[in-house]
Amino acid sequence: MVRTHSCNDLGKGNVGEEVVLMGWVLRRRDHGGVIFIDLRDRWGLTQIVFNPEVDAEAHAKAHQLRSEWVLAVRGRVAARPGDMANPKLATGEIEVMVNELRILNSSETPPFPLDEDIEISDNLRLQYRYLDLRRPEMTANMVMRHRAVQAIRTYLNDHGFLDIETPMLTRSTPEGARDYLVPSRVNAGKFYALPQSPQLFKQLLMIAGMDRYYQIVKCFRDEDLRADRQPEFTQIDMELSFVDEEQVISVTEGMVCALFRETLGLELTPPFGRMTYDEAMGRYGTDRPDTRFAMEIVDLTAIAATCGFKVFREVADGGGTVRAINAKGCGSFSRKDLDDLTSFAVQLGAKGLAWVKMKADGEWQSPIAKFFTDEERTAIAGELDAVDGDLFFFGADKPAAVCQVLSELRLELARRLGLLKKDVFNFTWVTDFPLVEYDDKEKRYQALHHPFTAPREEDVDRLESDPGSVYSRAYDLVLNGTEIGGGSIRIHQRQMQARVLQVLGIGEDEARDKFGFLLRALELGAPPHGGLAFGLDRLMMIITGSDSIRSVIAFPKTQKATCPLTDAPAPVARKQLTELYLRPDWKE
RNA sequence: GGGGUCGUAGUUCAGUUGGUUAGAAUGCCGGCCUGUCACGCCGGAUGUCGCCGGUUCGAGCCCGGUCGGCCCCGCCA
Repeated sequence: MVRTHSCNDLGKGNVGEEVVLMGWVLRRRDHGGVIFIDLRDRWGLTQIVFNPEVDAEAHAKAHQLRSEWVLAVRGRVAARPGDMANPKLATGEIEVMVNELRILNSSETPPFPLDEDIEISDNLRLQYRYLDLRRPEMTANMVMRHRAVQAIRTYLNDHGFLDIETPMLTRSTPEGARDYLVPSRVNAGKFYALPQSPQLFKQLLMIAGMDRYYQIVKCFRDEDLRADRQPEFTQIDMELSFVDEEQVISVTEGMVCALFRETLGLELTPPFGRMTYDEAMGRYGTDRPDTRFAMEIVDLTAIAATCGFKVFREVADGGGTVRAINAKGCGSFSRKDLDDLTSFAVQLGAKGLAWVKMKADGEWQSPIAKFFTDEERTAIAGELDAVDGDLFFFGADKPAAVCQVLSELRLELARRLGLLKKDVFNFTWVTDFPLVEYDDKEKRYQALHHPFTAPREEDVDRLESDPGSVYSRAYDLVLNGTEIGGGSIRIHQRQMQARVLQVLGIGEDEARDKFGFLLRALELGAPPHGGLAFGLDRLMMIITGSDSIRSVIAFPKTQKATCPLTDAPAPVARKQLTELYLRPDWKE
């Protein structure tokens, strides 16, 4: 038997045709006489009917069919009689009257139902991922991901990009995330690292004159997992020669538009909004602002500096900052709501969470109301644009701490108020990042983006004297509060790269040792270049409206970075270790 | 490394103040059923209450530890 149609193909126009379908038994409805089976494949569902008057042999055989058995059926397409059409199915107007049944495989009872919309534990789903992926929602996610990748490839191919592969076995470089290491059998005691990203190779491809490169490529970072983070993940990696920020942004916007057109059928309207890093931190307390809702952060340090509330005044006097957000209309929050939000803030490192319920006539209901004069209250309410029924929260600490608490609080409030709409897609470019930031623990400057990001030309003079004041030519694309892509114009001159590495505490000798190949390449005619990388998994998570990156990855890892299906990672034979010159010093 | 939360039938869950024989739905098995589409009706079987230890006359329930899933902080240039 040769399959003629998928389980989503047939409609009224096919009535009378003899067809062959293949697929899995989703449900059976055995009436003793007539038997109905919902046959499922990747594309959809078709009802197939076994009627003893049509074919007694097929009908007799069909009694034994069970969930997930694999079938081939030949039959005639029939319009469903009377008002029996099922409007919930694409193929609901027809059914296939089977005259030949072949059982291609039987199946044990599946460990979890595939036809119900119930939550199954992740462990079980991942252990039987091949069953989980048969569920239509999961299949749809895989299809959507495929379409996204195709749209991206088509767009980039049409814009002069070359898809070039880069090594998976490469060398470990300092900075950045923890590497996954691969021991070398041929070179005793030496290790490859799996790439955290193809960053240096794509720069070398620009130096090689490839001009425009892209790759949809796995990257590896050995760090702890989150709902939106896996140790192996996929980047849409791209790099362009002879461009500045505007050209990278413009090409990228075109790609994102093509992507949303081909996946969700949405027409986005470039250019996307832009915001500097400083503005994002000031208004939203984070470099990845969710602009689907307002509730912006307001700086009240000036008022706090002279107020009667000792906690605020001391923070303001000590170089800290006092800021607040106004949760519009949340004056009805209960004591428990406020307690929950306070412990939420404390978990993030806040010492407490001052709140004020705004009443009629400018009255404050608040534990700290007594510390403020009428004038101060009026001034604060004015800054917060507060009216009767509003609720505001204060953060008083060092700027970074206040930003973290208020930005997370802002998101938590939005969650509670249902402001995080999944069918709204707000893009924002965040630009003008600082080049470096000082790490108090390590007592040195660290690159905010990565060490190959070009400093802004007008700031270069201060590179050595005041590194913290230098801005970079980096840009991030933020979608609904998630950083989905980031990149920069790179350093393409040997001297400048050495200077930046120096600022990062990497001297000439160490630089030559670790990045010598790049520095050498920069001496041999490196063109100006820049690019960016997208997190494909996170992008798909947003496009599909998923709560976890695992929903858009066929075979993801658990939070402990294991795979319940293959049971990886697993021990290996001692011989394998000795071949690799590895000597375990743990007890077996 | 730390915090939170969950773990009971194949699955999703309930299980009172610690009390005698641990339930429901669904699934599964058997029977009946020729127009269902989450088919229906009748009957039946199904438990290492994650694991180890402790308290107690008695533990699914209380305590300690441990393993695992998920969420978060740290970490993720």
